[in-house]
Parts: sequence; C-alpha cells; structure tokens
Amino acid sequence: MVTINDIAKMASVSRTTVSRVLNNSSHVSKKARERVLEAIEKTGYIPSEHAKGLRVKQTNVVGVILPKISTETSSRVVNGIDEELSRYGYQILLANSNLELKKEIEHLKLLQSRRVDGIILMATNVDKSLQEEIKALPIPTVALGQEIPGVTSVVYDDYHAACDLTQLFINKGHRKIAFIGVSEEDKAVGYLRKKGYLDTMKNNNLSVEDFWMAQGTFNITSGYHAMKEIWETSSERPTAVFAVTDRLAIGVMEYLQEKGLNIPKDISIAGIGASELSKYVRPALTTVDYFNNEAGKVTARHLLDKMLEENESKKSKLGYRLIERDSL
Amino acid sequence: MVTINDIAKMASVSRTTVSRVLNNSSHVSKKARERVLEAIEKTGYIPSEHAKGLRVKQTNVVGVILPKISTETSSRVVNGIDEELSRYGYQILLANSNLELKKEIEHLKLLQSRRVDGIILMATNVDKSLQEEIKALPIPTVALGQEIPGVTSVVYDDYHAACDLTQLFINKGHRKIAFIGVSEEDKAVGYLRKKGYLDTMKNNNLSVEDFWMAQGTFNITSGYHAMKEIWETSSERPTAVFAVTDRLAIGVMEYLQEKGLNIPKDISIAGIGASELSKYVRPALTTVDYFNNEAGKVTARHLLDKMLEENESKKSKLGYRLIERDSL
DNA sequence: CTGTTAGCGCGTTCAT
DNA sequence: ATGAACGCGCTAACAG
Repeated sequence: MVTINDIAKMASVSRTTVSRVLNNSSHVSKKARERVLEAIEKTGYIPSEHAKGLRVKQTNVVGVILPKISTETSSRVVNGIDEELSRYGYQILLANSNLELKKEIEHLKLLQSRRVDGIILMATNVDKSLQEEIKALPIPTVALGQEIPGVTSVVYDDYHAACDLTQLFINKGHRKIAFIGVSEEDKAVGYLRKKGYLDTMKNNNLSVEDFWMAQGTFNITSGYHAMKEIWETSSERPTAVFAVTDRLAIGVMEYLQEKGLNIPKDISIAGIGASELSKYVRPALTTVDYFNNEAGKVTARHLLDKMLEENESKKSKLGYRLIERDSL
Repeated sequence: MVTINDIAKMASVSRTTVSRVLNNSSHVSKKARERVLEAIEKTGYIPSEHAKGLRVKQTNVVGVILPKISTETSSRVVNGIDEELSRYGYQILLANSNLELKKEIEHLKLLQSRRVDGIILMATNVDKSLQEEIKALPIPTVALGQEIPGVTSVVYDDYHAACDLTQLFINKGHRKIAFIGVSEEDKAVGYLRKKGYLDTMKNNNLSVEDFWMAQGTFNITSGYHAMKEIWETSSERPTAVFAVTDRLAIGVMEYLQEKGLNIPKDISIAGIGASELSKYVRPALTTVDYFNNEAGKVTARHLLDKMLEENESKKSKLGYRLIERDSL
C-alpha cells in the first residue's frame, strides 16, 4: 500500500509538504503542489486515517451499541444518527449487544480500544455496573431510550404516552382494560409504561384485576400467548387491551381474531411504536409514534455537542404522537 | 488517556514487557507480569487498536455499504453479517450509500482510508465506474445482491424466483398477468425478475400486453400508483398481478381493495421479499423468501475466506423459497 | 515556501 | 527473561 513517503519521493519533496497539500494548510508552491497531486493521482494514494488519528487523537468514528440490530426501531434510529453524523464526517461503528448486559459492557471496552470519538448507547436494562462503566468512560457517551443517572440521556416519554393511551380507552367508554407489558427491568418499556397505565386507571377510579395483566417479550408470538393467558384465566373479560409494543399488540390481535372476535367491536387494542405493520394490519392498529428517526438525530446532535465542548450531562425527553386507528 | 508507556513506568518494566503480557507471547517472569497486570487494573488501561493496527497492518474492521440503512432487507443482512463476523473478532463500519452511485464510490474510498480489512457492498446499480473502482481496490471485497463482473459476488436467484412465481399464477389458471417492476438499471430486481416473468409467459404461450406492465420504485405508494395506472388504462384487465417487491405488492392491494375488489377472488397478487408485512397484511401475501439473514452470513463467510487466503473471485447463487399464501 | 525533527501508541527483531 | 532500537503513516513545532 502506497504511503505518504512514496508520494514524497515521487514528487521529490518532504513528507511535510505532501501533508500540507493534503490538508491544504499553509502555503505550498504551485509547482510542488502539482507534482504532489500528480503523484497522488498516479498511485491512487489514499491517506491512512489510522495513522492520522494516532497523531491528532481523533478518529471521526462513533460507536453505536444496539440491543438488536434488525428491528424497525433500531434501523430507524441508526438511520437518524447516520443522517446527522455523516454531515460532520463521522462514520458509524456498529455494535450489537443482543440484549445482553455482558455484551454491552464488552462493547463499551471494544469501542474504547478503537478510540472512537463518541458512543451512542441504546440501552435496555440500566444495570448499576453498566452505569459505573459509562461514568468511568473517557469518551463522550449518550444513552438513548433509557435514562441513565449521571449520563447524558435522551428518552422517550414513556410514562405520558402510556397515560394518554390508557385515557383514550377510558374516554371511549372502556372500563375493563387489560395490560400486556414486558419485564420491569426494562425501566422504559417495562416499568414506566406500566406505571402510566396503572396511574391512569387509578386516577379514573378504575380497578385493575390481576388476571388482566400479563407479561411478554418483544415479539409477536409472545403477545399471542400473553393474550391467550388473559383470555383463559379472566373471570371477567376485558373490553380493551393495551400492549406496550406494536408487536405484542399484533400477537394479541392474532389470538383474538382466531377466537372469532371482532376488533374493535368486541374488543379494542392499542400498541406503541408506530411500526409499519401497525398501519397495514387489519384493522389498523392504534399506536403512538416515537419518531425514532428524529430521536436518532437528536441523540447524535447531543453527542456532537458533547464531543465539541465537554459540557455537563444533559437530559432530554422526546415528544410523541398518538395515532388513533381502527383497532379501537 | 493512559498508554503502554504509563503502564511500563508504573510496573517499572519496559514497554516491551508490557506488550508481552498483553499478547502473552514469550515468557515473562511471574512477578513482572503481576506488576503489569496490577497497573493495568488500577488505571483501566485499554490498548489502542489503532496504534496496534498501524503496526500489524490489520484493523479487524470490515466496512459494509448499504443502499438504505433502514429497510427490512438491509437490517436482516447486516444482522447475518454481524453474526458471522463478530465470531472472528471483526466489527462493522457502516456506510450508507442512499442509492447514490456517487456515494457508493465515495464510501469505497472512505473505507479504504480507514484501512478496513474487507468490504461488503450491497450494490444496487452495477455501473462500469463502480466496477473499475472495486477491481482496483487493494482490499478484499464482496458484493451482495448484484453480480459484479470480476468481483466475488453472492446473488439471489432473481430469475428463477420470478419464473416460479409467474408459473404459479399460470398453474392456478391465470392467463392475464400484470407485472409491476422497477428500473432495469437495477440488474437484479429490475431486469432479471422481469425477464423471469416475460420468459415464463412466453414459454406458456401467453401474451403480455403493454398496459399490464408498469414500473415503480421501492415503496408502497409507488405500488399503489402503478396499479392504478394499469387498472385505468387496461382495455382488458388482468386477473393477477406480480409485483417484484412486497412493498409494491402491498400498494397494489391497497388500491385494489379501495376499488372494492376482493383478493384473491377477483384478482390475485404476489410479491417478493418475505417482509414481515407480507405475513400480516390481509389477505396474507404470497411471496418468496430470500433468507436475507442467511445471505448476510454467507457473504461474510466469503469475505472471511478472501481475507485469509487471497483467492480468486467466486460467484454463488443463493436459494429461495416460495411462500404461498391467501393472496392467490 | 520548505525541510528537519520529534513524537502519536504499539509490536518486533536483536541483543543481552 | 528483558530491554534498546526501530518503524508503522502521519502531523506539528521549529528553523531556515
């Protein structure tokens, strides 16, 4: 691979001069510049960002840690991040944590060894050890989706979104509202959305029965089974079900339709996420849009801020939008 | 940031010794090793892959160029790539070409400047200039999705998939089959799938009318409009429509259902891609599964081969599976 | 305007 | 078993 030295020799100048035309810093004589450019042209020389980074202590790479690489949310977010970051010449180094805390920490180290200029972490569980790890990190880091104490984080407004959705059901006249959540270890999706539901029920003096509550994971079949459980064990059946995820909600619909129920006549359903599926499933699913793409952009911007001026850790909460559709 | 020199000083040994315990090469006295380890522990020192790479000429990073980062296909593929590559300690540097040839070439250079060990290119249009660019590349590269002459490429079997789908329609008794494609500049999706359709029609002595053919892009609304065009201009209306993409097909369904038609009673539909949508749309869409995740794995494996032993450019064609569902 | 010198952080002979 | 010396490719400080 051709290096700056080769170019220097070919153009019979010093490396320094080559470097100067490369970064067009200071002035280089027209003739020298031309000879250098010619040599570069001829050899197809491309400077090593690697060596440069070693010298200037900056890589123009930011690491992005995802819980799952092939989900709609992830790809939307990454898209937004890239849109913003690429404008400033940064590239993205991907890291897939596969929902494993161990891997999250591992990747944090890996990215550090690569001396990335910044890190964006889409966290799932906010473990204490992870928290410590990040705070000790000498690299600007911002978390997306989960609030991590002491760390710049941008979060969705899970609590209020859940409140609104629950209230929407109530306004439509529903009183018996089932809830399908996920593990509360997931502060955002598991805990906050559930709290929004519970609080809103309480504020409206509605009782919440145990057999209306179920827990699933992040996929469709788990929604199916959760609904089945509720349906089979409820002494009093719900007239509406709030699933914390579109995919869960779609699993719910599957089960109910299999049972011959009519949605929304017999029972209403809502999810969260504004997945593409939610729009084309029949009946179309009521959900809330988190603007993931925009969230990615905002997060990237926060990171850029942090990388430029080492300021305090900020917190920001994103907006959302209820999308009322036929499922209710 | 703490460096190998700091550790050396703290442990009162030379850098060389530190390097030795890091890569546990040759023998280091127990005491020395302990002192080094202790210093590392205390400082949280993490070696710079950067500096190391400069020395050993290997970065353990591969670049992945995508046409569009937030599509189902892309994310499945990237997932597969990551699954395979991460097992060998490689990380992924993402590059988004946004379907622009110019950016594709630009990213090729960018990745080169980062001295990635390999490149995976999900190409869309196989331009001559791109072809030259890749062949001149001093970095092992493999293309996915498009056959690029002289370059290791793994492709989907677009031609036969299209044939099978068309034949399926014919076997069901259809004679008037419409076709919605994309620009033929896209060899795989545009040209080959169309050829499969045309050839199969011909082999069955079926005529293809101009007004049964339309062209769209890669989104749902474009399918809607293409179908509208066909529907409004056809002097003789088709009883089936083959869209080269699930998203196009879903747009088709939208239009037809809006017109009050019953699918599949009045008209049958099929797409390609096995998108999640295809499964949950009503009626469920007949499509073909390209096993994108597996494709990513295979591509990664090819790249690994190429990176280890500089062998010739290979070609391989992937399998596929017809998924017959209610839309026909 | 240009070259010399001196590292950036690390691995690798080659001695000892 | 250990260290000195050198170089990977590049930029920056300093002279001239």
